[in-house]
Amino acid sequence: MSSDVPGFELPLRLLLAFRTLIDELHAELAKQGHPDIRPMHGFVMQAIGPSGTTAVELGRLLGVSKQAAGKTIDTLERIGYVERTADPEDTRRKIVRLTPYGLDALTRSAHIFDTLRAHWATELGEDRLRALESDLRKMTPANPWRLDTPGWFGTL
Amino acid sequence: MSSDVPGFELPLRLLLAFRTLIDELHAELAKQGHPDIRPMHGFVMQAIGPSGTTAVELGRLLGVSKQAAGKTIDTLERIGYVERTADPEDTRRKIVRLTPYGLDALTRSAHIFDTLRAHWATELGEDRLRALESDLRKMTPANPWRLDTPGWFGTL
DNA sequence: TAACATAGGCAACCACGTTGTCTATATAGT
DNA sequence: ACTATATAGACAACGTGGTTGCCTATGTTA
Repeated sequence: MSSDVPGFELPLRLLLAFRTLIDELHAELAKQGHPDIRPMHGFVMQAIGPSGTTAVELGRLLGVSKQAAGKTIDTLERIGYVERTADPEDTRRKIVRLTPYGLDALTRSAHIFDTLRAHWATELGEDRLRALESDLRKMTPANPWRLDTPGWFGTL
Repeated sequence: MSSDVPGFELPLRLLLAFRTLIDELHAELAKQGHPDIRPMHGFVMQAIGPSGTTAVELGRLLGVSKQAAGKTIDTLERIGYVERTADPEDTRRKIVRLTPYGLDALTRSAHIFDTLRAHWATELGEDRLRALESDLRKMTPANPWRLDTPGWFGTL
């Protein structure tokens, strides 16, 4: 404990940094034709992926109930980011797929994140940024997926 | 853009690191007699502070409506972390104060955060950790307060 | 073929946010 | 001093996203 840095600053800065990046992402997404998308939607669409999923699968992946996943899919469907299609091999299932519009949001997000990272690299230096990422990797679970992000902050 | 690191990893790791710390905090708080406290409550109680506030003031500080602040105070009051007392100088106002139990949660939180930071220091080295904190400080707004954290994830 | 498991959807509920409105009390202006 | 305005707190109605419980339809297995 030979440090004079209070421990609460670290989580605060981590959250603030995350927020900053996400806010910048969505400001830019809004400019690029995606004004209605919300942070959670990005996570969910990432989880859906280009090949699609089902509500149950999505719920498992995100760590929420299938009903919650279903509701989120409802919302994304309403604003045109995903669509439900029948599964010919199992008529119970409905495959949730990204629409071209949804896919566009995803590819733009990836590009914007790259740009934001590049901005950090010019501010901090590529080596410092790599060190930062490496340190965070060391202190967080190996597999980033199965981060049951949606609702985590709300429910707890 | 001479990096092979995809940009989306950075925000993901930041969030994951935050989550990890908060989860560890609350696991430890639960062991120390605070099983019902939730992440948001910690932020709110931190904002209330040892000297107390009012609902309006708290709402302004947290960036939410006074009604939302009032509801949160209701919850914290119900589980015994704060109490409302009359303000003798302005009978409209009700001062929200931390109870001894609430104050206990706050001091324990501070101590646990210090311990968690010390753990990071042994894993990464104090110098690397300081560099990480410094870099995050550089990339985030100067004043950590007025992070309107509660509900940010939910509403967006 | 009967029994069980699974997918999706519906209802009721909870937590937390919003806006609008109402009452009570301060405070400022004439 | 009295009226007008501003502020604090509470209440209601609503939106969103989470939960659990239950129901129906369809696969799967004994």
